[in-house]
Amino acid sequence: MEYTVQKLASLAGVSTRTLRYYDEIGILKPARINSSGYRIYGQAEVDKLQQILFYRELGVGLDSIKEIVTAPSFDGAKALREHREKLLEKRIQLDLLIANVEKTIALSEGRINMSNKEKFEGFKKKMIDDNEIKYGKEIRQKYGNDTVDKSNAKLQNMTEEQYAEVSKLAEQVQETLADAFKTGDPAGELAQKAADLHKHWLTYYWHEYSKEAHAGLAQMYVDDERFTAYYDKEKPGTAEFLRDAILIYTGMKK
Amino acid sequence: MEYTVQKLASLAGVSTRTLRYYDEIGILKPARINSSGYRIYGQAEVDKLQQILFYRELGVGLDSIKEIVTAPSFDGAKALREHREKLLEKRIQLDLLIANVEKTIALSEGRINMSNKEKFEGFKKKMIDDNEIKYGKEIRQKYGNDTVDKSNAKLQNMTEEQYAEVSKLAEQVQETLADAFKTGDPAGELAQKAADLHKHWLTYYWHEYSKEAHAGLAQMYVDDERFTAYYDKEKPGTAEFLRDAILIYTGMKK
DNA sequence: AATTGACATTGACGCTGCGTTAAGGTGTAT
DNA sequence: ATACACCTTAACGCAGCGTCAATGTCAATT
Repeated sequence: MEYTVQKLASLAGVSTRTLRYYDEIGILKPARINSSGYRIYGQAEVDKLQQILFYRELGVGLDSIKEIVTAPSFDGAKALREHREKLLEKRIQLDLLIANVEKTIALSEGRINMSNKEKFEGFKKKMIDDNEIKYGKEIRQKYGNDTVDKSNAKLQNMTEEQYAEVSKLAEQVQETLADAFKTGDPAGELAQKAADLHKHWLTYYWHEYSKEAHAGLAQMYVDDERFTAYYDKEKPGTAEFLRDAILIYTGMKK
Repeated sequence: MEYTVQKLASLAGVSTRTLRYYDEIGILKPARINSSGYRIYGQAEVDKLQQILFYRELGVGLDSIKEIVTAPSFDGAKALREHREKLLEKRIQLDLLIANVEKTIALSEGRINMSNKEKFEGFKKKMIDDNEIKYGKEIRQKYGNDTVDKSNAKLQNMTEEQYAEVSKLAEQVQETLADAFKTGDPAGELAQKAADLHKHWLTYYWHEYSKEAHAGLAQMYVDDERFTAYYDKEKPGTAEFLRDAILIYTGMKK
């Protein structure tokens, strides 16, 4: 049996364009070209195409497929195992994504009367929270995976009410910090109150509190531009001020 | 606070190229352009970028994000719900993929001494099996979901030994069918034996056998090019012959 | 013999979300 | 004056084809 492009295409359930493309990239060349320049495929090409489509359905890239089908000695099983690893990782990512989307949906449904502005404020806050979590990744080296894992678990389980509380706390930190900044004294009463509020805010994310970690985070606020910009957006120098207040609060600096 | 591209980029953790691209597609335009043509962003743009990145992390496409962030009245929650549906479907697909890959790995590991040719023969057979399953999808309308679901479950649980058996059975069907075709008599002994073997082969895929379904599948072999081509590849007319034999075997035609 | 309609061919652009040169202007410190 | 960091636009490249466009071929009908 011999097939023209369209015959083979309809047989295999692909488009003729796909066959031309496979010819182009050298993954499946026709058995011969007839006098009019038509591509003519034979049984061997049908079989090969079936292999190709098989791997394609598994999500293997065409370049990898090429290696598999053009070199019969190639270790297909090994390629598949590697491919499986990729798929599993992809699934974990996907699950995280879904969880985040659902959390967001739940949040937005719970406060149906929120203005758009408030909504976006919420999102913005969440971004900052995410940054805190990212920081968590960097703290893993210092304080171990356990701390961070528990932090994330805690965040996952946060209810809507708790979310409102933590948002409020964050605002209080900002306000108190702004007032304290005016005094210019990181050891002063207001600054220490800000540091204390910041600690309470932190406990929403961290499973257990330690002075060292708190002080480390404070230093991070100064070292990492992303945080510096966030705290400095009203008054430059605020991040540094907060760090000093926290260092004093935690007794790392007197 | 005002930001140039790089300031904003490092603040938000994206590349300057990304910012220029967002400007280009109109998703995030700078607050103003200075006398030298530099892009200058303000606080409002920082906030907007944070929204954009938030949605981006959720895997939402930039065009959808554009609708969300440029039209503040847009129903973001609805968009998210739709997005969630897509993600869930994606996950189902991914799970199917993983299952298939693992099945294939198990198969190839079980028969380490298989030549490559045999291996690929196995894959080819599997393709046909897949087609049977696809056909199953079409049969759902006729015989209900239950039949097909059980069929798939059965296939999932097929052991390596069973796989070998079913492969052997498929070969026997082919051989007997080829011999029977020579006699030209679909009611003859050989043709009826082929139909019987075909029935046994089928029971590996279908949870319960019915004459009607068997006859329906036989008709499908003639109606669907993919199957026709498979059975006709040696001798054209074989698919039709098999259908007739099965119709007689099942008593749907005398 | 000419027309029609279904098939075939080779280009070549488009899609997503940027990464990555390339070629050049600007700002600031030395 | 020179160096060096930072800015600009323009353009190609990536995967895997979909989708025209312009043109040639085959078989059947007029």
